[in-house]
Amino acid sequence: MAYVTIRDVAKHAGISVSTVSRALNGNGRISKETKATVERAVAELNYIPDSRAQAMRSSKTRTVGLLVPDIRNGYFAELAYSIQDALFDAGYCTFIGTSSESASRQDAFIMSILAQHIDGAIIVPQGESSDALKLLVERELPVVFVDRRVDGLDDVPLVDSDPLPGMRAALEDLRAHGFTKIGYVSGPVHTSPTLRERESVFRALACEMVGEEHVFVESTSFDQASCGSVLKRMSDAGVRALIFGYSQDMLRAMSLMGSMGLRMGEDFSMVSFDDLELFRLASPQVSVISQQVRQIGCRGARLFLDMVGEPERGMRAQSRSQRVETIYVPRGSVGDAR
Amino acid sequence: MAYVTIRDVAKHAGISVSTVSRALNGNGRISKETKATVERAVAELNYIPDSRAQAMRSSKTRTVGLLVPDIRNGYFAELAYSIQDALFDAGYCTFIGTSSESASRQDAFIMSILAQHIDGAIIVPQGESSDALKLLVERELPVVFVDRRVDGLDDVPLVDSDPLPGMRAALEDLRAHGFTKIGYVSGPVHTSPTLRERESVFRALACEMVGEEHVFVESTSFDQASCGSVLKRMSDAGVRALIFGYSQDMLRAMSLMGSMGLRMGEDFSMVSFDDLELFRLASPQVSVISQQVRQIGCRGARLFLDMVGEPERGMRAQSRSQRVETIYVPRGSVGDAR
DNA sequence: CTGAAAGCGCTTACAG
DNA sequence: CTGAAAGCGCTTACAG
Repeated sequence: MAYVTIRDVAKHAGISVSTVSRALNGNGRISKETKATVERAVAELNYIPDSRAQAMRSSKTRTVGLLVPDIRNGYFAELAYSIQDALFDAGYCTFIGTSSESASRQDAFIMSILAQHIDGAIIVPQGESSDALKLLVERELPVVFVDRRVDGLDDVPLVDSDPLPGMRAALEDLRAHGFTKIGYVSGPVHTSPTLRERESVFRALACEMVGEEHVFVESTSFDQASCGSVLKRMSDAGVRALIFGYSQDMLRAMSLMGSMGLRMGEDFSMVSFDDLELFRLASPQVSVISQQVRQIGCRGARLFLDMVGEPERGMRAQSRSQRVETIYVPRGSVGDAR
Repeated sequence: MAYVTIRDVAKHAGISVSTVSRALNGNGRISKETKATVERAVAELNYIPDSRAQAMRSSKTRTVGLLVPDIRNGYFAELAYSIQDALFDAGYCTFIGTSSESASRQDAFIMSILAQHIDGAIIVPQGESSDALKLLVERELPVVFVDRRVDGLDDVPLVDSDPLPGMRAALEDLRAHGFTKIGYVSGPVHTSPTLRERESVFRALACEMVGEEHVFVESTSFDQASCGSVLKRMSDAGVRALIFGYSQDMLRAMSLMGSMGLRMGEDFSMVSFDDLELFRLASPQVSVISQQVRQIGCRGARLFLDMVGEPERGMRAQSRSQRVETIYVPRGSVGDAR
């Protein structure tokens, strides 16, 4: 007898199932004594209503799917945490899934939460669109994208961050430290509109500030192997100040520099996107363009809850979408140009 | 029409609901043509069976609750990832919740997954036992504890790690580098049997190896404020080699040392439990006693699946429980004693 | 104020 | 081989 049902409670209390239900939900009037009897029975049996059965009538499961690319990535962990936390406080249970940055994995997760009859979903999409993602969006379920956009699915409300304010402040800081040549490592841009936007924001601002001939961009994926050669090319071009659009690349660069005996803030001045814990613990601490991930998570959750509350308010996706400003946090990884 | 039902499919195909069900589940015999018709209708309508309704009959939801103390902690993120991954491959959807190291939060999560009629749960318990935890365990649902034990709930099968092998290797390494006095920072032991066990394993081995008078243990919680004083007391006692039983403390210590200009492997030789990504990216890299977290996660998931498969095999919890060996990974944070 | 009945979406004996 | 009926655990009009 793993689960106690409402019938068990009714039997135990010696009254009908419908009366128990009403006593529990406060619908219609019931006598005080009956109510007390029911409550006693519930407590004695440790009855917990089956929310699936409840859902079957109300067509609300109070369940939401949350898909993130990789929970092991500190940034997504933080994002998932803040979203899940906000939803839990609003009475929602969250199915968390990981796409492992693969479309098939993402699709499998979406299909399985759809089968669970989620009330809606919050998705940090991996790269491209996919069959299940389209399916999900075409249903009339509330869906919110967080952190990343998907080309071709522009009707989905989106909460992400605006790279501009942080980027501008970072560039100004580098210039204030005397750097006139600036390099940018943009990560795997082909998989991500977000990374593409950062790169183009960088280009525009940097060209304006130091002139096009002093701006260097490496748009290739910065894997462990090519890491050294990117640093070398930058160095050969006389670039000593770098901004990383993709924090995973920054981590690889730090690790490589450590093993080569190079120091941040001396050999290279460096700024990275994403305020990872790691960056605060590094020595020197890493200057970052912070996405204010908790804010993004909270706003994403709030937007979702709004949509669940009033699904057909007729607002256009664009007007629901929100951008959270990036902010620049200067720390020790930027030193003076020599 | 957010969700398509089996009735919609039946209507679309012009046959009865029961036949559709049978065609889909392959029970009983159905004609090839009927089957084809059904499959076409399913595809055209993008029908996905409501797993809650299915569950209502089978009393299996293929849903499991996974509770971790804090998903933002890299160790638990990795653990959650490997568990969730293994369960997903076995066809289970996972509700992930965070106890935020608080009993009330843990209880709220347990109650809500119980309402979802999970088939069972995998729990990384925060500290002490609690009402909901007991309730969960008393039900006949399969429950597995991972990584941490709970005093008083000894009948729950447990997958955790055995600190001894890694601890011994770490101590031998420190001795090989010429250290004769060894310090140990044990973290918030009062909240965790795991931390207590590590401490006592350390004491036993260290006393044996260097003699009781050269063994120093700080069992107090190592918060940011007291961090400096612990390092100072160790230093005053002439201790230059430290083992951290609780990786969060190690992080704090690293951060503090960074700001004081002290170097790992020179001013202090240090070893920490848990093989965090951060420790591999630090410079020098941190020697660790690794818990082999992926192994723990996989074994935990497998054990759970075994229990779901054959719930009453009558095995005692003790015989189901498993320990994964810790291993010592020497890196640059241990240098020669001067 | 309380109980019997219908129905949410499914599956599975039970007739045909 | 196919359909009508009952039932999983709940809630909510509908009678009394």
